[in-house]
Amino acid sequence: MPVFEPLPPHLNLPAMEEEVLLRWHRERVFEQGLEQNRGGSPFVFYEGPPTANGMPGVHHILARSFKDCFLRYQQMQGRRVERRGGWDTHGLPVELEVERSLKLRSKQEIEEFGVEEFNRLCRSSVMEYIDEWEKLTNRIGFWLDMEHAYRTYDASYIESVWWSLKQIFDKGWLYRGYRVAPYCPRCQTSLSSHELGQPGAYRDDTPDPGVTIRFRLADEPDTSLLAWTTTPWTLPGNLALAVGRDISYVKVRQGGERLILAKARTEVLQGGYEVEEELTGADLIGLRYQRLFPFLPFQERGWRVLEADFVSTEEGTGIVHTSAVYGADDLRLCQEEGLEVMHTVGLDGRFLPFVEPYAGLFFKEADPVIQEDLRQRGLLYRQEQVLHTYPFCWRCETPLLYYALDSWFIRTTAVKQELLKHNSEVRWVPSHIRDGRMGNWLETLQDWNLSRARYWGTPLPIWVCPDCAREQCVGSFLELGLPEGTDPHKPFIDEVTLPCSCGGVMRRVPEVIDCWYDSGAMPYAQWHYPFENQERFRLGHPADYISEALDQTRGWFYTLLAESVMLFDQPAYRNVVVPSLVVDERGRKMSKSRRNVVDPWELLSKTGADALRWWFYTTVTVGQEYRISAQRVSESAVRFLNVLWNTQSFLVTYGNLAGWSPAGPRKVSRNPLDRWILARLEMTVRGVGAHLDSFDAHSACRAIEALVDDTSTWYLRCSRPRFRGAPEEAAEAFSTLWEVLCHTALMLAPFAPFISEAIYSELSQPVPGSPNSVHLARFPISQPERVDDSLVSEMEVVRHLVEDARGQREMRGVPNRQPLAGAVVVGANISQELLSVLAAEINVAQVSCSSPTVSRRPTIEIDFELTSELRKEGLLRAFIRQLQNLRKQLGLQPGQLVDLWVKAGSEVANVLDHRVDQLRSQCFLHGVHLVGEEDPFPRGLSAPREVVVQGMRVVLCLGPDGPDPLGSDAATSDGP
RNA sequence: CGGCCCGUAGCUCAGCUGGUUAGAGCGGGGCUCUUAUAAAGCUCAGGUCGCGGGUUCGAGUCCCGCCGGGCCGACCA
Repeated sequence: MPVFEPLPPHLNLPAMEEEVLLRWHRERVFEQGLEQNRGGSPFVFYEGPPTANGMPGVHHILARSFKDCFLRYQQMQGRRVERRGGWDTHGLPVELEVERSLKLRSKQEIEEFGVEEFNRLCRSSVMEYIDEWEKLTNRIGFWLDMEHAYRTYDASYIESVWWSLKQIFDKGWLYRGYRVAPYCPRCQTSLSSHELGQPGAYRDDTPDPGVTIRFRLADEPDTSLLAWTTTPWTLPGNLALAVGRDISYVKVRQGGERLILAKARTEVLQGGYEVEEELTGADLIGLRYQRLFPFLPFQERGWRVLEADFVSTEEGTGIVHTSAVYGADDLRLCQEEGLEVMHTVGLDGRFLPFVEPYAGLFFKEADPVIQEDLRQRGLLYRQEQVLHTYPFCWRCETPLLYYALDSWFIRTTAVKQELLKHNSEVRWVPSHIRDGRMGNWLETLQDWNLSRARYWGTPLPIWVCPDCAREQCVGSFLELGLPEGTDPHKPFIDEVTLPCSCGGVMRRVPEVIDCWYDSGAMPYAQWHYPFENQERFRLGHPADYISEALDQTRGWFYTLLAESVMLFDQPAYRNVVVPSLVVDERGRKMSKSRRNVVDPWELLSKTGADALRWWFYTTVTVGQEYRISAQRVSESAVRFLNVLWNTQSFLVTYGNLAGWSPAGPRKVSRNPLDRWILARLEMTVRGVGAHLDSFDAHSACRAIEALVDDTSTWYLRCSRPRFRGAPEEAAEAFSTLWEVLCHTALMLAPFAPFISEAIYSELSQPVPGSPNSVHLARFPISQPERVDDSLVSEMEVVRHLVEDARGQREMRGVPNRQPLAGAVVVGANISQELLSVLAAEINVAQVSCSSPTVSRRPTIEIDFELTSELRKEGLLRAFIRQLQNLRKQLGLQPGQLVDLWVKAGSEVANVLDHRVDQLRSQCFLHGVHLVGEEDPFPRGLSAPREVVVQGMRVVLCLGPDGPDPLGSDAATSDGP
């Protein structure tokens, strides 16, 4: 029985992986690993919860690949690595899916449908694709405990979130404010700035009208102030105009009228004009003008020119139309002026009834109507179309408007310095994100718009007394006296009242909270902290490691940090790896409409998970885009995984043939090739460990690639004769190769969990006491005795010299198989043992070093003179090559003995006759028969093959006609 | 407008704290080696390392400016 199980001739990665998966499942390897390290020091990982109401894509595999490799590595270092999964379950995305399936169009319709049932459907739909997620997670080898996953809709989770909000409330950081925020009129809720940071929220080249309007001066109707806007629908709400005090303005005459605008913006004037007067902003401040529309109630201080610091002359006219409630600057300015502000557009995005001509019109639809109206009244000075960036709702794609309304905010600006400080303690990979994208975001931080006027979410736990307006933030279910098992969601929670100290009845505010707050709460809420698991949380915070794609900078990375800083004055994570985005082959974003979305299952079935993972780790440095295609992924697999597998296949095939087993005693080899590859192995072990310690998967994988390349293309190539040499010598070579492959598999385990498992399990299986999975083994430790820097650098020189020699042979037209007498190395001092490696590789009998002078670029001088002995030697090599080629073509296996019949001229025959023993052993021949030129070949042989050896014609025939024909089917079947 | 990343051979990308004649893979031409390899190796077709300055004995590598691509913010009245 062979020591190693023979391998299939060609590697089928997906099939191999499926087998490994079955074994892991059968033997509960994941659970064993956790069990085994129970006593180890924890390495804390947080899983960023995905929303499982959509199919997972390749970009999810990217993030999961990076999560997995460092966790596997740490586990192999003996750390206790718990990997609790989690699901993000609340929020607009979920509601939207349900609304679509129910064909509901507005909040009103949802309320008519019934919030209780609506939320029940949200709860069930959010787990719709959970199977897909679990299947994919499993298939790519990402080990995650999904059985005990946390869910943000669990009552215990919500209670922890309430607790945290109360902490924040008590510190005075949770407040209600009348603020302008991006607002979705379809979802009828405002959005936070990090929601606007979601991909696709801002769209370039959105067409909008750009209109320049005449505002006639109250006391001088022939003179108009010109103001520009891209939102005509805000004009009925105009309350003021704003100018900059130090900006230069001009009054120009054009036809019968006078126009006032910034001096720097006269380019907007149409037709000829004459400057009548130069003014400054200060001259304009306080001027009254005729209002455009009569809808807003009159107020004494309204419709005047105000001073503002935000006016620029980049575009428009240098005079800014101000509508109070549809711009952040506008609102601030009007409130400072003590103006009464009022909406002209309702929460549904439609004009309110008192704005009579437009009542009921959707704000965007009113744009052309209003323009027409103004045109007819002679107030529209200029009309054009502008293309600019405009925000849309990140889920329902409705154009947003900036809208002032009451919202609840978290005063994140109060802890800005702490956020910056704790962020600076985090190791970001790539490092530039820390001070770049993330740092920059924190510098320009706004207060967090927390409340959402929606249904499916964590209810905002604030109760208000209608009588005395007292606000109370509730931090636990106990405070409400909720019975065990009560669903804390809407609508039930809205029924719960609290007695106020003034005697009134407090009711909860109607809002739920931003679901991003939920996910940021996972470090404590997943454990129902502080109600339970206090110790567990304390030991598990901050996380040692998290990883998500780049789009989470302002998402989860931020909410984790913000909550952790506000609640615990700590960062939430110590190390964060941020892979960039996956794009298509041509560098474009993937989108359904473009039909360039790569299907993860299709990819996995073609190339397998290891290939995809490996490609993610190696193709670019983390932080660069991943331009993916099936072809690119499989190229990387062929280049690396296949070569590795072939090396493994070599060991298995020849090890079995030689009857070698790793179970026996292994002694330290003195052979230079063995010492060299072990030194390279040691270098790699050190390098890979160091890279992984600093969360650099890319460099770690590149180092492994280099080792595998050296093993296959140099170590194995040069060592080939030794594997077939004397048993003692072969054992050394097998031992070394075995050692290198085992360690390679161990280093590879975090990255390519399947192939490393296949290789390691097979190789270690004959050795009693080996772990039964590579993932239960320890990561290789450094073995300093293997270091040999001078050998490694000397080998480097030797390899260059070999290249040099091959180049020279090529130029001279002397094939490498022609043995030559000698060569001399110039400019390098090569040890005797490596000189023999060199000699063998370039096929010369002897190599020496000419002088001890060491030059930067050593060369080799070859003696190209051919003696008759060398010629004969070359002839034999050429003959053997043709013979082996024939064997391969006939499908004969190495080791399979056959007889050889040859027709050849006297020169060839003579050489064969003298070297028949070498021929027989090297080519697995039983007998060698020379056949006369005119004689026939015996029957039952392979078809005669005519070949040319050094210009001479030779006919070969192989057959089983020896006394002991071993398994010669292949040969006979081809016979005449 | 601001921040960050990228711009290296036909294509995809490496090039650490500045140091010899700038690398790999794929594709193409030529050759070689070989029963582990639907392989591999060598070699050729010669990349002003986006452009322009500067620091330095020395810069793809550091600094400044510009151009181009991408991402993210701000503005978008």
